[in-house]
Amino acid sequence: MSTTTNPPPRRATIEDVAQRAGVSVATVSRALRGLPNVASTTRTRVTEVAAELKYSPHPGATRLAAGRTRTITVAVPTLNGWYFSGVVAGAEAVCNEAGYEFQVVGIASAEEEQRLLREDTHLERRTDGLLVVDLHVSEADARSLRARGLSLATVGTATPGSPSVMIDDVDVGRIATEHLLGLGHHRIGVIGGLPHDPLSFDVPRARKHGHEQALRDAGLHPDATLFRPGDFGIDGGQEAMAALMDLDDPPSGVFAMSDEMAFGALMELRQRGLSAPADVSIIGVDDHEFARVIELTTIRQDVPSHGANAARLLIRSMEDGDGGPNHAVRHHSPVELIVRGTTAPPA
Amino acid sequence: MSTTTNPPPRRATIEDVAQRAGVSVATVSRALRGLPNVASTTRTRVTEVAAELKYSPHPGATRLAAGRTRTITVAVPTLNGWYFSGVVAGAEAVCNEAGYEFQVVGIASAEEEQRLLREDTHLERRTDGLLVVDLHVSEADARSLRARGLSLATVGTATPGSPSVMIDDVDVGRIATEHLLGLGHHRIGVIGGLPHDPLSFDVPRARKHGHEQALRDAGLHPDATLFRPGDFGIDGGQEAMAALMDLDDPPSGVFAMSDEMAFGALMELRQRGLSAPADVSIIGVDDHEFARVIELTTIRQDVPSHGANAARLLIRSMEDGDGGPNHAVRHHSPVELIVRGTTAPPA
DNA sequence: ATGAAAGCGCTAACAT
DNA sequence: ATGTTAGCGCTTTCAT
Repeated sequence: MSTTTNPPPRRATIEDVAQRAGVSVATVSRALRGLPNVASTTRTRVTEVAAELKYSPHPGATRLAAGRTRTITVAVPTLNGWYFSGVVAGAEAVCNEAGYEFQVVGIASAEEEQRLLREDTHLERRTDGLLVVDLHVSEADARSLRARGLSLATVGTATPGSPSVMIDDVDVGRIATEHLLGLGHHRIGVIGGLPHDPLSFDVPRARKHGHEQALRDAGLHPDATLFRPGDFGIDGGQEAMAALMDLDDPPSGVFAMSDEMAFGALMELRQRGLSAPADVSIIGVDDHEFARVIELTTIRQDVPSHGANAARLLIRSMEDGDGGPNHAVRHHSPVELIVRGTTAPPA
Repeated sequence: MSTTTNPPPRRATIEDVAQRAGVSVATVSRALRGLPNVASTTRTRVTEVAAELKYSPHPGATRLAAGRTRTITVAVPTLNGWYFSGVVAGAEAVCNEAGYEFQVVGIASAEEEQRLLREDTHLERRTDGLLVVDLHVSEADARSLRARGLSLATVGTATPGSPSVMIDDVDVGRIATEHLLGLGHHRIGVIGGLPHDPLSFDVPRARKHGHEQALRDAGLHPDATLFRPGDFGIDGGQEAMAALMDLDDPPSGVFAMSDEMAFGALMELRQRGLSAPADVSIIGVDDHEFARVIELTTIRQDVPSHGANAARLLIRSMEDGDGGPNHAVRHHSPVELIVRGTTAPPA
C-alpha cells in the first residue's frame, strides 16, 4: 500500500465564483454576505454559482481579513458534572445552530481565569464572544474585553454592563425555607457553600439571605450553628449533615443548597439508621436527574436553558454591537418547587 | 458616556519582531516554531524579542498560510449526561494543555453525523483532528477524512485504521454475569441497548455476547425472554425492569448495561414494594457518581481517562503523520468490579 | 451597483 | 544559517 496521498481536490475560492458569475470578487463578497448595494439579479446569480461550486469562504482568510472569527468560547470551571455540562449543552446547541463555532475551555482556578481574561494569547483573534459560567468577572475585566473587541455574557454571576442569565437565588432560599416552615419545622439546618470559595461565592450567599428572610418573616431567628458549609458535592453534603446531626439539638428539617449535597445528606442519614422524612426532612436545589430516583423534594431550575439563553444574549449583543437593546439585560430564569418524598411534617 | 471605542492597540506582528531582532521574518518564523537551521544564538535573541513584544502569531494568518488550525473538534451525541460530559472533560484538559483549541459539536442523529463527516463546510479548514465519541465512523468516511487532511480518533467505537479508546465490552458482560452466577443466581435478566440504535450499537451487543459466554461456560442457556432493551436512561431501565418482573418466572438477578438503567430498575422495584438485593440482585455498569449513593454494585470505568487517552492518541497521530507507530492503536481501558449492596445470593 | 487594488500576517519555496 | 518573495483567500477602501 502506497503512502502517497493524492493532493486534496482544490476547493473553490471566491475568485472561482467571481469568474464563473462574471463579476468581481468584491461583488461576490458583498452578495454572499447580504450587504447592500448589490443588484438583486446579481445576488441571485452569485448565490447560485456559489452553490454549484460548493463554495464556502475559508475561515482563516476571513479571520485574517475581517478580524472576526465567528467563534464563541465558553469558560467553565469544569465540564464534568450535571450542572456545568447542562449549561454547556444548551449553549452549544444555540451556537452551532446560529453558525458559530463553539469552543470550550476549562478554568480550574482563579489564576487560570485571570490568565484567560488578561493574557492576549488566549482570546484575542481566536474568538468573538466569551460565555462565562459561574465565574466572577470584574467590571474592569469586562471593560478590557470590550476594548479588545470581545463580547461577554455570563451565567450564574453578573457583571454590570454585560448580559447575564441567572436564577433568583434569594428566592430559592426563601422558597425552600418557607416549604419547611409550612410543614411545621422550626429548627432548620442549612447546607451551603464553602466559606471562601473564590469562584462563584454569590450563589450560596444569596440563598442564605433568602433563607434568613423567610425565617424572620416567620418570627424566627437565624441560628449560626445550624449553618454548615458543603462544597456543592456529595461528600461535602454528607459531612455537613453529620455535623448537623451531631448537634445537641439537631434540626428537624434541612435545606441543602444543591441536590448533590442533599444526596450526601441522605447517605449520612442512612448510615445512622435514620431516614427522610421520618427522622428529618430534606429539600435540595436543582432537580438533578437523580432527584426523582430517590424522591427528593427540590427546587427545579432548567439548566440547559440557562446556557441557551445566555448564548442568545451573547450573540445578539455581538450582532447589535454594544449599543443594542440587549446589551446588558439580566435574564432571570424561573424556579419551581417540586415536592416529592423527603419532606413532611416533623415527627 | 460616549460610545466611541478607542481602537485596540496594534498588536506586534512577526515583522515587528524581525525588525527588532535584526533578522528576516522567515528566520523569526523558523526560530519560534523550533525548526532546524537556526543558529542557537539567533533563536535565543528572537525568542527574547518576541517575549518583550508579547508577540504571538495571528491564528488566522497561520491558518491561511499553513493550512493548519491547531484545533481539535470533538463530536458527541450530547453534552448532557454523565458519560459524555466525562469524556469531553478528559479530552478538553489534554487538548488545551497541548495548546490546541478545543471545539465541540453535538450530533443528535445519524444524518447530522453524515453531514458533519461529508460536507466540506464543517470540518475542512476549521479543524485538524476529529474526536468522535460513541458514533460509528465507516472506514470509507475515515479514508475520506484522511484524504482531506483530517486526523481521526474514536472513543467507544473503533474504525479500522484509526486510533481508538474503548473498554472490553465482552469482558464487561462476562464479569457482570459471573458475579451474579457466583452468588448463585441462575435466572439472570439483562437490560440492554435499543434493538436498532443507529448510533453506537456495538456496545450492547458486545456486552450481551460476554453475558452469553459466561452463561454457557456455566452450562446455562441464554433465554431470550430475559433480555429487555433499555435506552441507557433511567426511564428505559425502569420499563425494562417492569417487563422483567411481569414475567411468569422473573429473574433473581439483573444485569443492567448501565448504571442509569439500573437506577430505573431500582425505582421500579421500589414501586412494587420490593428491594435489592432482598428480592432481586442488580448490577450496573459505569460507577456513575451516583452509584455509591444508593450502594449499587457496578463495573467501574474511568470515563474522563477515555477522553484524555483518545485526545493523546489523536494528537500523536496528527504530529507523527499517518505513518507513526500510534497510527491505529486500539487502547483498551481497564474495568473493575465494584461490589456494593445491591447484589447478594438469591433468597 | 460594481470593480481595482491594497492589504491582513503568516509560511514555504527558492536563493544565497 | 539566513534572506527574498510569492502566495494563502478574503475584506475593504476608493474609484467609477
